[in-house]
Amino acid sequence: MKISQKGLYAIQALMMLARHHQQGAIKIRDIAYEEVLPEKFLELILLELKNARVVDSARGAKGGYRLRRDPEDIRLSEIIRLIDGPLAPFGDAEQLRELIDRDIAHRALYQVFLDVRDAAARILDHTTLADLIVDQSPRAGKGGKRNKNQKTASILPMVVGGTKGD
Amino acid sequence: MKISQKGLYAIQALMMLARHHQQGAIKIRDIAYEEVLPEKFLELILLELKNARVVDSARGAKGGYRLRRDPEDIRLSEIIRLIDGPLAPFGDAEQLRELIDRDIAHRALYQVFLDVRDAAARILDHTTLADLIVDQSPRAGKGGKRNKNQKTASILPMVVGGTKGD
DNA sequence: ATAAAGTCTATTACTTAAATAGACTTTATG
DNA sequence: CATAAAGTCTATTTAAGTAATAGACTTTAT
Repeated sequence: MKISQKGLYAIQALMMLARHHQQGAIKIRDIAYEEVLPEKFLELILLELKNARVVDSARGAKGGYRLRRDPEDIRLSEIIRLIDGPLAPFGDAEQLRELIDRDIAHRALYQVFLDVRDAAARILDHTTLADLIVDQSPRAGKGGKRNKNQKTASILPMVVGGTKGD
Repeated sequence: MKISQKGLYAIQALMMLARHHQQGAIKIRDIAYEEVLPEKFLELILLELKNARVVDSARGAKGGYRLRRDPEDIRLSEIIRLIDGPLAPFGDAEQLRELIDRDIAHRALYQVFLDVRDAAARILDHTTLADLIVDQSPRAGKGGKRNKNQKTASILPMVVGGTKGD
């Protein structure tokens, strides 16, 4: 699975909508401005998210976009699959299972690919927009208030991270 | 991280060389035949693997390719990085760490990306060519002989695998 | 009526992926 | 020492994917 610029933009746009979830319709222009995204490109992305029923739109003056579901009900895996396709590093999970069944010589390899996709799926299925957003209001961070239901971002001791470049 | 056809071909070619590791130089043609790979394309891939010092070649009659190291010393992560780049789903690990440090608004998102790359790295760093190859000799599978040092392929109960398509 | 917004279709420029082709170089060996 | 067998190198092609940009069209609040 590779996340494209477009995929990143989609996630950023949805994070912005999640932050402003109480505030009714948000204009494309405002999303583009706040997240620093190319407006015309963002337009197409939002249309795609709309067709996938992740967001809703209102046309005309006072129009704009909003999330169709609460932030805690929109998973990162869903967005990534939508924009960038399967989570597997090669093919998709179904194909891989098929190959594991039929291609004896390469079975072990495809099983590793499937393990990688399962590991990614576990993480991305369990992460929602609500887990990602931080309060960006002016006096944020001063009080002890924590984001409701937010899993404190993992911050692993980078056990494997001995690898420098990647 | 996305594994391309080329990346898959590279891994397959190296698996073939691992299977024939005792047998001296192996011709491109034989690799291509046994693994069913486009010969001319494979040629370029092997050249790349050679420049990266993963394989060695001999020119002229009786020439061919061989692994430069034992199969248990060639990790899947190394091959994939070489052919398809960083394991991270976006950018590379170093970039992600930088972004986690500097981009407060998107810190949690980039941390998730880094978690995904770490999960992939853990799996791919621990899998070597020796783990992937199966004995393909005529009477293979009849005796109780197991592949020396082979981690029995994981075969997870696909906990997350509720997801059908991918 | 008008301005503000989303919608739709097309086009562009660029890059990458996946090969294919052919001439060139090296080496074993009869 | 000629020759055939092999790897090496450079170029080209074709197709697809990526990241936009442009502009006309439609809907809606006021």
